[in-house]
Amino acid sequence: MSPERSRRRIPDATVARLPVYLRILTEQGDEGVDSISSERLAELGGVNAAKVRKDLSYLGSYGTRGVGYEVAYLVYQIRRELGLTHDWPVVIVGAGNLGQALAGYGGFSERGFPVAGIVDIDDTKVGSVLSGVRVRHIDELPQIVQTKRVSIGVVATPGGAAQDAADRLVRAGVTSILNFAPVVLAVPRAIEVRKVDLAVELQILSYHEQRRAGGAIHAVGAARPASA
Amino acid sequence: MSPERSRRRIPDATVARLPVYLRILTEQGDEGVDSISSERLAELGGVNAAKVRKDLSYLGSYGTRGVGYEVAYLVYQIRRELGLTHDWPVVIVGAGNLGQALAGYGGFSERGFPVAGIVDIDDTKVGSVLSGVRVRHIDELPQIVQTKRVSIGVVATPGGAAQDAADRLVRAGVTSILNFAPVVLAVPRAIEVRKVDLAVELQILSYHEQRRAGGAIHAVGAARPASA
DNA sequence: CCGCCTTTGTGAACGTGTGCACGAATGCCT
DNA sequence: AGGCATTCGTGCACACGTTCACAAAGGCGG
Repeated sequence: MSPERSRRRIPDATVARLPVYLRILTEQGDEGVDSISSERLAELGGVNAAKVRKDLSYLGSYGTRGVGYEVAYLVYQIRRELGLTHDWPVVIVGAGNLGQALAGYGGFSERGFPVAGIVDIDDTKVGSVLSGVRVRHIDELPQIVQTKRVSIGVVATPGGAAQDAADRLVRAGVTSILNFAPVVLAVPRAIEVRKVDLAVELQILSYHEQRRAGGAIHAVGAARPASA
Repeated sequence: MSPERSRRRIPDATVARLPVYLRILTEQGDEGVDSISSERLAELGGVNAAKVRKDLSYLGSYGTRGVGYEVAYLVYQIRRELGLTHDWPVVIVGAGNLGQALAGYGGFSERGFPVAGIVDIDDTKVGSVLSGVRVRHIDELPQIVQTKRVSIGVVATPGGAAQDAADRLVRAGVTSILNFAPVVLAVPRAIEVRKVDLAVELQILSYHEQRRAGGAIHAVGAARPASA
């Protein structure tokens, strides 16, 4: 009844955690769990219980003191807040190694992000079929985006082609981009971009490994052999 | 000459950006650029110039006032700090869609993370060859980790098998894990884990799309038909 | 050799995120 | 019905990250 229904802004950090809660809650629901405490949810999610409660409080107050949260209702609320009440078709640009894997990864459509199409600029790749989706030419991008009402694009090209891919996606009308290419994309302010860079992740791990080794140049694993 | 050479702790946020700077600097170096200002580096990296300077200051003061940073030297310093002075072989667990794509993704070895091995629990997958790497049985994991001195493991299994994969990696002696499975891994405190979850990324984009649409349940793209 | 211009390095203010601690609400048991 | 145990919701303090703004440091031209 409050004037703002889902208008309150949710902190980025919370938005990033909601999908994790959602997955856990869905699993728990499937296992027959009806109600769950913030403590238990925190344990399963690897976070602090107070954080869970604060995160969930942004959705409104859907918990019952002394009891916990009703799993099914919480699932419903999180899905609603994340906009998962309907599917979001995605289009993949780049039918190389990664693009193929993404198209074949069942988890996408399963979680509400069906692959509406996959395109490539290379004519020799066009026409082949990957897990039921035919590769089309990149020039058909606008048509795919229009007819399938796609608003999320996935850039799965080599770095050199990524900016062009992004430009084409934006021109075609896509408003969110998931970028797997190791490139910082330049896009209009209104476009939401998220980046997944495997090399960066590995290099962060490398930093910690190097640090663990005591910062010495060589001497791998010298300090402590093992710790059970 | 200070007592701590590379012992000072670098903030997580900075560590996460250093790989980006490193890539840009390497590219610039290849293009013949000798010197670069924080301003330019910030522009290419899509960040604030002051942030760049503060980030680089954690490495020590390697800039020249009035001029900028010497690209080659900065590359060297960042590589040293990230532990990229030598290769870090990785082992991939799971030879499914994703594992195959990762093994075939040249960017790994190219950036100093050669694939030392790929293993799977499924006998029917064992023995097949993916981009020059033969799939071996997961029971051989300890041997691979030992002989190839692997300290980074990649979990590319379905969610249900991920915890077992992580347990095996840890037992085999791996100390860092890159997890692609949609599961929160339970590992000893000393193990460094980073997670890449495609579904989470898409759901975050979904949140912003939903919000963009005005929070309305239906009425997709009703508010503003298009812009430019 | 001196002054000017550029760019770094960093102190300080601000904003965001985290975690504790506790009041408030609720169900259950007697 | 009343008290008690439990768990939520949140104010507050602290840590972390970002950005501004400016003094310090260096190169360069005259």
